[in-house]
Amino acid sequence: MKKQHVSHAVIRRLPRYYRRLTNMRDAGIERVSSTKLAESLGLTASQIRQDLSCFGEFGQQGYGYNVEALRAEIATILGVDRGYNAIIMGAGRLGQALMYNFNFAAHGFNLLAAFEGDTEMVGTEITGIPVYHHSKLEEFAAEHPIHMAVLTVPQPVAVETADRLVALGVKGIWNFTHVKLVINDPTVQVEKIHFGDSLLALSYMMSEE
Amino acid sequence: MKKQHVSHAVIRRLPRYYRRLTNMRDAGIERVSSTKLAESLGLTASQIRQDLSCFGEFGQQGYGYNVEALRAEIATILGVDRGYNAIIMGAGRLGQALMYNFNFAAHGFNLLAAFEGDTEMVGTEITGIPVYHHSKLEEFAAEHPIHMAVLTVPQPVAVETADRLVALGVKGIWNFTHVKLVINDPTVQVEKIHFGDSLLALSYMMSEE
DNA sequence: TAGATTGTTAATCGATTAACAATC
DNA sequence: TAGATTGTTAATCGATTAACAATC
Repeated sequence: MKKQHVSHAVIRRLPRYYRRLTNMRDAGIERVSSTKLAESLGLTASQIRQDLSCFGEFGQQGYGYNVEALRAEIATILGVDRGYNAIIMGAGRLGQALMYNFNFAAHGFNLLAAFEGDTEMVGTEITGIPVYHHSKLEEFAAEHPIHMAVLTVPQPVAVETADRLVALGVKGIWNFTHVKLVINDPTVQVEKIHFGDSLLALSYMMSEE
Repeated sequence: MKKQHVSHAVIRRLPRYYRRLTNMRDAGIERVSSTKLAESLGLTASQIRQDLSCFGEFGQQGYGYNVEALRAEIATILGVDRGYNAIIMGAGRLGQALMYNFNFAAHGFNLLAAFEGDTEMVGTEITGIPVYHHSKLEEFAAEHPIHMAVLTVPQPVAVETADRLVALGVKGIWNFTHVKLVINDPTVQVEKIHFGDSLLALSYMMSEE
């Protein structure tokens, strides 16, 4: 599907474009030029046109872009319309916080279930999502294809949990633990949220001059 | 304190250097060359030496770097040793998850208190940190200097909470809400954790080819 | 001393910006 | 048609990598 190599920098900007276009659409805006979009994102129009040209031609001279159409194109590029299934490994505080506050559906993921250790959460539902004992993972996976897993387990079991997920054929791991995962399978993508690095960058900015 | 302009890319790598050096120190490693450090981080030795040269000369020809000394230098650069005080605004699930799972002290911040709306958490302690009603914020700030605030309040009150924090002279906001904060004061730094953008980048990587 | 490794300068590479012909 | 704005090519800028004299 990719026409050429797409740089990391471009990939990190696509979600921002998508988010802004969604806002615009929801605000009833029909068309937007690269100049307008750039202004609202603090970028240059050139950069946006250059970025989009990695994937095709979505605009029209003299008009600009149709907001809804461009949004849909970027959704496809990002894979938002692929109907990926997701599970949460570890329904502790962080896992629960995501279940309550994060809109998986709005990002294209169907959250099917959560898996937990020996706590009273097992057997209940959180925001309508069933919580199973983690020993039921393989059984569950046999009946539902799992594309992505959110890793919010305690540090000590992070690696073994990731290994189980990879064995089940999961294609993406959203890693909230502070454990570095070494995955042999190159088709498995890992995206890490590293709170510590983020806070240290803030600390640096606060300390400047 | 800054010798020259330091690029965003460098700033984002510094926390990784710090983290790796901390690991090495804890493993009892005394010295490391730029080549070894680069290998363990998947970077080039040139890049590490170039990055460090933004801040000074910390190595020794023929020897490399003393792990503990370099770690201490980077700690200073990052501001980890400044003794910043922090509070958490919003002790909901996400705020609590941070209190239980994130080691503020290890990143140089003293977590003093959390502030919450009308819930049963108010008046209790979580992991030894007192939880006050959010109306007590100004009173608390009058007695304790607050350098940084973690913003984990519900979306609707994110902006007004940020405004109150800025008015109190907070120098950094760690923003976990999905609300874009527009801060007039240029001395206030905002670092955003954007779950959605992260997940969409993962989705893209899962969808490639 | 000989080997190792730094800090820095120069070369390369890649990403961003500018310019503009094409055209809606 | 005239004005606007695209997609793309060329120019610029900045970041990464390579090379090496200095020196521990």
